[in-house]
Amino acid sequence: MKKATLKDVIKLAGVSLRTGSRVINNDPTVRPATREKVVDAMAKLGYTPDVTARTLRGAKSFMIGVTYDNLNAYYIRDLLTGVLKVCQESGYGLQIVPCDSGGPDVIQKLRQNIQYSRLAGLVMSPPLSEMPEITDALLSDGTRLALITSGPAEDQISSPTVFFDDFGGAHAITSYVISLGHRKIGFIWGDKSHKTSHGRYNGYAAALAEHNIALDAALILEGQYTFECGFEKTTRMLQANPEVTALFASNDEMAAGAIAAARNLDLKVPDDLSVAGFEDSPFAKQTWPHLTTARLPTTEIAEASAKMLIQELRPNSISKGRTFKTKVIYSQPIIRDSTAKIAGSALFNHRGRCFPYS
Amino acid sequence: MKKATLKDVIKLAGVSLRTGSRVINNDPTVRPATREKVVDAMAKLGYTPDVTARTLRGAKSFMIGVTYDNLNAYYIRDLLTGVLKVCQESGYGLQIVPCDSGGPDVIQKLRQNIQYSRLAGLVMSPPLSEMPEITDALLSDGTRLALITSGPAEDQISSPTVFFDDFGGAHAITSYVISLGHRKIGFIWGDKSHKTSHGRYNGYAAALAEHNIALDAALILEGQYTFECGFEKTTRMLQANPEVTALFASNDEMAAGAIAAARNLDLKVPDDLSVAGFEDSPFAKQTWPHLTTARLPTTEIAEASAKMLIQELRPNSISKGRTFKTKVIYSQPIIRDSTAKIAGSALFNHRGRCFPYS
DNA sequence: TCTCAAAAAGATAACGTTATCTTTTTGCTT
DNA sequence: AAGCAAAAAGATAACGTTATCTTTTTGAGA
Repeated sequence: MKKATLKDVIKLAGVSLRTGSRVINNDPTVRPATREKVVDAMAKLGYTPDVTARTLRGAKSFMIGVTYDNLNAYYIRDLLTGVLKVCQESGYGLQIVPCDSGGPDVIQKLRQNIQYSRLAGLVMSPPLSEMPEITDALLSDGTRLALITSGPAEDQISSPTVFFDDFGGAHAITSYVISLGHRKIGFIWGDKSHKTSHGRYNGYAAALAEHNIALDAALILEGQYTFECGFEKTTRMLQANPEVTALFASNDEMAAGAIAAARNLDLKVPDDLSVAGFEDSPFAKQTWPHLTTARLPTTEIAEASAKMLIQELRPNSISKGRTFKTKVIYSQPIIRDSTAKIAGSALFNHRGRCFPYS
Repeated sequence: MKKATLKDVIKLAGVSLRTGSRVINNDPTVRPATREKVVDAMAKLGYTPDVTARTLRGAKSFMIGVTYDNLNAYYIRDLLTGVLKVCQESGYGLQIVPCDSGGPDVIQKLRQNIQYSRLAGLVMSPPLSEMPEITDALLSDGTRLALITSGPAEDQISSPTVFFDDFGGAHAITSYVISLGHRKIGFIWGDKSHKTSHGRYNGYAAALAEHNIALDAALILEGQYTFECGFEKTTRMLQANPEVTALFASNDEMAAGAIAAARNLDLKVPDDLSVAGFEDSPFAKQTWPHLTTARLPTTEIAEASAKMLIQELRPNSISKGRTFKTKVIYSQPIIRDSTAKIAGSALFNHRGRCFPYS
């Protein structure tokens, strides 16, 4: 049986095409009695409006896109889960817009994809959301965006934005580690080209400063957000700086690598070395002991941004020079067993094995 | 500047609308000289055909969907990567079709999503691809599918299919472990409701049978494809069956859990216990030692299936009662350090600590 | 009951392509 | 050079909606 169209519906309901359209679009000028006739006919025929036709003729579109340029599988999964949930609730389709943020003509390709599929808007995650040359180009085409980016919240924003609190989370975790008695606390950077990494570093540095602990360049290594990097940098740091008693890795994956490295050097976590991560990704529960970390609720962040985007898409929200919605998602510290009170004094630390090893 | 349409192009090229359309669709009846005029005009105006209009009027659609109902983040990532690559190459858009295979009206929802966005076809991964009630329903609507499913290849298939070789991989890995001298080899099932899990179990069982090793029900535990499950089941198995010297977990995530469990019980991997996984996912390199496993190239599988789908979409490929393309992707064993020759005899195994521990 | 503005509903064109059908052009044969 | 089939190109309607503009209906006030 062929799919029912609006024409079939109006014939059955005995109204005009335009009125049928009004019902679809919840136009308040339709009288309840008329609306009911149409709705009944729709139900009887199993009618669903055709998005393609609506998009072609109308000013609106019913599909949004999501871009990511991030290899973190858990991040991608949670991002998609959150955005997808909102799309389902609000009747939008979700298209994946591939993007290589370092590629030669990112902007051109994004533009093409957006125009090609008539995407109404785009949810953009870091690092793309942090590249003004890209966001500005898309905005000037009239594409609506919702950005996900590392805080702190800024005043000058071009689009509705969800900020997540790298600084606060890193500060809380570092403070906690300090409270356990640690003073020699190593830090491993995530990718320095991501804004996120700087927030995390700044939180670490601020917490140290508040406790009058000097930054020690030897304990701060640059890196990437990968397990392998966490393993490698931790190995290097522990070999060069045996006085380190705690380590803050910029994400859980690196922290998992750090734990593996510590074990490889015959150090016990947390007895000999406390390790903390960031994100509370599944990695945090796949290490032994489980990771102390700061939770970054990716799905929730994704949901919030998708909601903002769809809100932004409502016809009456078009206006120049206005301010945009923002939301800050805070990062909650989660204490697990990869961190512990420092063993013995700074002089008799784990390398001395004074206690409880004899 | 407003987007150029085909009308603008034909005006500039001095041809009819129909001819412009022919050029877009690579119609061979257009003379080279004419085609060139049109192509030049298109280039000059920066023209891109409007998919929405093409879809509305034409029989074709330019968007495919991908469904998954799988929580494995690496799997999702690799699946999307593969499908996305093919989509980019062939000018198709990619939409994510959410699906909860256990939900109340999966079929209804899938149908709705497909019709809603006029998807030309769908790449379906397990477990959805293995549910005939779902695939048949979609096929009877005229939706084209490409299936990804666990082998062995079958004759009676309803759609182009990529089979991956669970049996072969599991057989190879188990045989390898046997070749190392192990006889008491534990097995932890993945989700029994997935066809995949049975292939892996059958490979394990077949290899044991070939070496005249009897199946021991005590060494075979049911489970789920998760780290936590791998940890838990391994703990249980090792406590109840100290004679086990090797363990084959149904995927790498479980194997990683198994290694954690072994370490937790003060067993060294691979000296006291050999552990093998399946998939060669990133988990395999995030354990210490790295996992011996069987590689399942998800991205490659996804690419192959997306290619099949798009091939299937070509107008001339419509015909009833025909046979479909299939492809088998074999699983390649990868030997790393989580497996080793059995230490000592079966009597003096690790629990006796006869060697090299005294 | 009549008037008239506001509310409700209708008629029709339009979105940017492709499908169908028709006409013109091409180039081969005689 | 005429005839003719095949190839190439054109004219026009159609896809299923929404936008614009117009007409009809409603009901409050005089």
